[in-house]
Amino acid sequence: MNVKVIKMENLTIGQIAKQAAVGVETMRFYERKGLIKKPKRNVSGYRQYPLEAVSQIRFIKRAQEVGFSLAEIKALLLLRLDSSKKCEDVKARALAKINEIKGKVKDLNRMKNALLDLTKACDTSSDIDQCPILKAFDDGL
Amino acid sequence: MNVKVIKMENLTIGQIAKQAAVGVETMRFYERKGLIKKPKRNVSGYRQYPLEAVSQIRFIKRAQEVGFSLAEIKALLLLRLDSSKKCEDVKARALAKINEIKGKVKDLNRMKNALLDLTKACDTSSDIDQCPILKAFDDGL
DNA sequence: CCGAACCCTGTACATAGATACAGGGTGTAT
DNA sequence: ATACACCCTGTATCTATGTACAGGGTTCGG
Repeated sequence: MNVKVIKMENLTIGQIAKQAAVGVETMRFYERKGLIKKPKRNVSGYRQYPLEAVSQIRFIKRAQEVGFSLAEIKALLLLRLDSSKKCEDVKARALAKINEIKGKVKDLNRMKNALLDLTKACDTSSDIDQCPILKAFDDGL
Repeated sequence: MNVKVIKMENLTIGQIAKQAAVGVETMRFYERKGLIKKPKRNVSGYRQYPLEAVSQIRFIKRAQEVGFSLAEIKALLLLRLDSSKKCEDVKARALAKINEIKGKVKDLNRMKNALLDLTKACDTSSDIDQCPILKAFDDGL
């Protein structure tokens, strides 16, 4: 019967983890954190996942790649479950994240430019107690 | 002999911390981490610092501001104590840090651009189950 | 039927950089 | 002399994102 074929979707944590390219510990960690639903268990207590679990893990990983934290990803997943929410709500979070990233880039560029200025002043053959970089840290930038 | 008179300011940890704008716990933390030398103690065990301790803490804070970790700062401080080292050695670390920062900026910009693309595709009034951003996380970017 | 390879829970460890007690002792101003 | 701010050590806690056991039970291949 077909029913049985469909039931092949009772995948173990290891099978899901492998497909999603994460460790089994990571899966259990996400479950504890509420990022993935608690799966049903077989008679001996093993977790049984449907195939969609792979996509759910991948969702998390992809959202992480663009800079969302697990807490933010959890919020996105909850948003999705609330049918009163609009795409707008997701977009707002994406825009906020873009601004956050811009701020980080600005900070990093400020640091980079400060370092560049210091290296320009640096005469490589000087003794270390004359080093303008270390002096700058002593005296204020 | 004047040598002795020079600077025997005996400042408490709280006085140094205040001048350097850090908490006393932070000072003790830096001491444990080997970033500042263990100060002498008075009869009742209180730490006694010379005034230079303020500059030493500020050095750490300024180096942090341009992106050095405490471990890296410790290495810089050790460099300085080794008279066989040249300014070149410091410069090399600064250049390496600049490259590290460039890499981070690149990553952040990649994330930002990915998010920008997603938000462009987003029709704010759509229902959440049509959201192209969430779909992208489902399907791969 | 045995051992390997899985699975379970619960807890500890790891990174970095602090910050916060708990439970004492000290220094000082009124 | 007492209140209060400061100091001490040692340990625990925090954030974030996992990773690594320890000490079991289960399933599968041969």
